[in-house]
Amino acid sequence: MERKEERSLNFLERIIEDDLANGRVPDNLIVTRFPPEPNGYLHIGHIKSICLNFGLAEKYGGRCHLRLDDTNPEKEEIEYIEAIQRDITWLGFDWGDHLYHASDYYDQLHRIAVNLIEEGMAYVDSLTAEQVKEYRGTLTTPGRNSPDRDRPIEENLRLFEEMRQGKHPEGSYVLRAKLDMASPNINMRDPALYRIKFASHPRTGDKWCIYPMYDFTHPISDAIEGITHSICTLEFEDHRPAYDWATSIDGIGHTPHQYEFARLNINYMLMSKRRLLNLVKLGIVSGWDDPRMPTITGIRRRGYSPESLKDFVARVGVAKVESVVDYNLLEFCAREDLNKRAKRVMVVLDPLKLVITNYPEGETEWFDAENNPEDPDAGTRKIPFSRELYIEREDFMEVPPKGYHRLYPGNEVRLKHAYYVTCTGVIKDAQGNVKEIHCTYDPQSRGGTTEDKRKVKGTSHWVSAAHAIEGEIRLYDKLFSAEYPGARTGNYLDDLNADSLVVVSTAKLEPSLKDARPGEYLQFIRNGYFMADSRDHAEGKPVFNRTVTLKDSWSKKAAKLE
RNA sequence: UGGGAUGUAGUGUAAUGGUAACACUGCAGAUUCUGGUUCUGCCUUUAGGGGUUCGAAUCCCUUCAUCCCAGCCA
Repeated sequence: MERKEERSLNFLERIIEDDLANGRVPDNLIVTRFPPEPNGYLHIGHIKSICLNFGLAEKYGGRCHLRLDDTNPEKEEIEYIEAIQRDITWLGFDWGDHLYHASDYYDQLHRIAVNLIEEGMAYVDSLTAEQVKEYRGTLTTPGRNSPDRDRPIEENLRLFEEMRQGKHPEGSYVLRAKLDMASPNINMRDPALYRIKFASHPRTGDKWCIYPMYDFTHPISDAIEGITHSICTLEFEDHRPAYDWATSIDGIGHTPHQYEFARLNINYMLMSKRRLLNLVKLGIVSGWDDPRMPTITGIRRRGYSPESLKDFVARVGVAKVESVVDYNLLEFCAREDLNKRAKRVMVVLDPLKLVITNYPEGETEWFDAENNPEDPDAGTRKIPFSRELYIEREDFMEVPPKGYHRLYPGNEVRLKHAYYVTCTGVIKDAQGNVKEIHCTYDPQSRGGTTEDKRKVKGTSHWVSAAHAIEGEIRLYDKLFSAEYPGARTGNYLDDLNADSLVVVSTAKLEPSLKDARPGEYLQFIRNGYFMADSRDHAEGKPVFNRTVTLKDSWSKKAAKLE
């Protein structure tokens, strides 16, 4: 008997399976949609929604539409529309022929609005924005009907047509649904359906000067596309009655249902397009694709794989409880994925010259180095070894603390893939800084092991001085140093991490790195995971971004010894 | 003295009337040609109070806490 390891269903899967089992889904075809507004770049929070919508459709053999919710021409741009598609494709999802825009439905939406007026279910209101607010009442007191609420149908029709023709200035009129001004739910107090905006739309240009509102557009767009399960975030829970109202308008003919889940929050990160846009505008980051940004494009440039991000989202799960996921989980997912796929390579970030005094001058040996101990199929590469090398400055200490098993006078360590060396001397400059260290090597340890199998506790990475190439290494860290940016002072800019980017220009890289290119996952042994920068990396001028550090249990221990 | 939602280890998420669990974090240790990986162990959980029941995280009552809503944004 086979034992199936069944992952428990999340609440959305449960709803869908129940709907399917009870014949509530037309043609048994699940149809979902991912409906971003093209007013900014997609960020990691959107990945959750993307994975949910595309993932659910995939799991139940349905389809998922990509619909750009472009009903506010003042904020939306073609640049964003294009970036959104690029990002979703990079994640590995495909909407096939089902790319839509809310603006595709402007004609239908307009017709439905006119019908509503004819049915006496919508009216043109001349109240100012200020007055509308006043008439709406408050959270605890009911609203009052607008004096225009009973405007004759003919007049409503005429005014709405004049609005469309551009005969009235912005703000002079608005089309409203006639629902219930006394509703305890503010969204039902005669919501606006159309407003006047003399703004050129990225897709429809100047065809329209009235634009439909979310509560009208979104549900009807869903209905038009035959969406069965319309999944959105918690803050739209209050809009569900409006959603249900719109989808039940005569002639709509299809009834999708809205379900809400908790959006993704991660500590030390900002997840709001508005605030991210602000970081870009203020020049705090280099752009939407700055590797410190939580945008998909930024994370990608940083060196994350789509697989690790999807895994992350899957581990986070879906529920209706608002939650804050630990940044550690993101890094864990990155490391787990990168450990399996990254090519190992040796780079010394902070070089310290090491001279092997008993090694012949002018000689070069080429060692075979495995590319990935986790993947035998990854093969090997050649690395040059010679008398003068660079090792990491922190891999040597003249006076080591307890537990330090790297290089110090008299101690023997392994140079990865090469030889054992023993420190025999320290050369200092006039100020007493260690300039260079001298070692002897054991020719018997060639390749990194000896026949006597004696233990060396430390293994250092190194680069041959004569063969090393130079490059710029960008060490990225969290953009914010506070778990909840802005919680302390009310201004998230007060919590920027001053060390979120450290540029290292002194690094010595093994020569094979001259062939590195963006998209290739790398591990700089003992330093972290890196990727060539997709913007600035060039032949002869390498630039690498640190995706994430390796787990480092030594520095923790060392800190405790203090 | 409005409406809508939600409360399970530090953080996420399971268990849907039958032994509270998985992952991450943290802490120990083993292994290791990366102080990485891998492996082992440990820590800590049903918001409070009542009730129903042989039995409650789960059902009922009640209290408390948190989040969202008063754009002509989405």
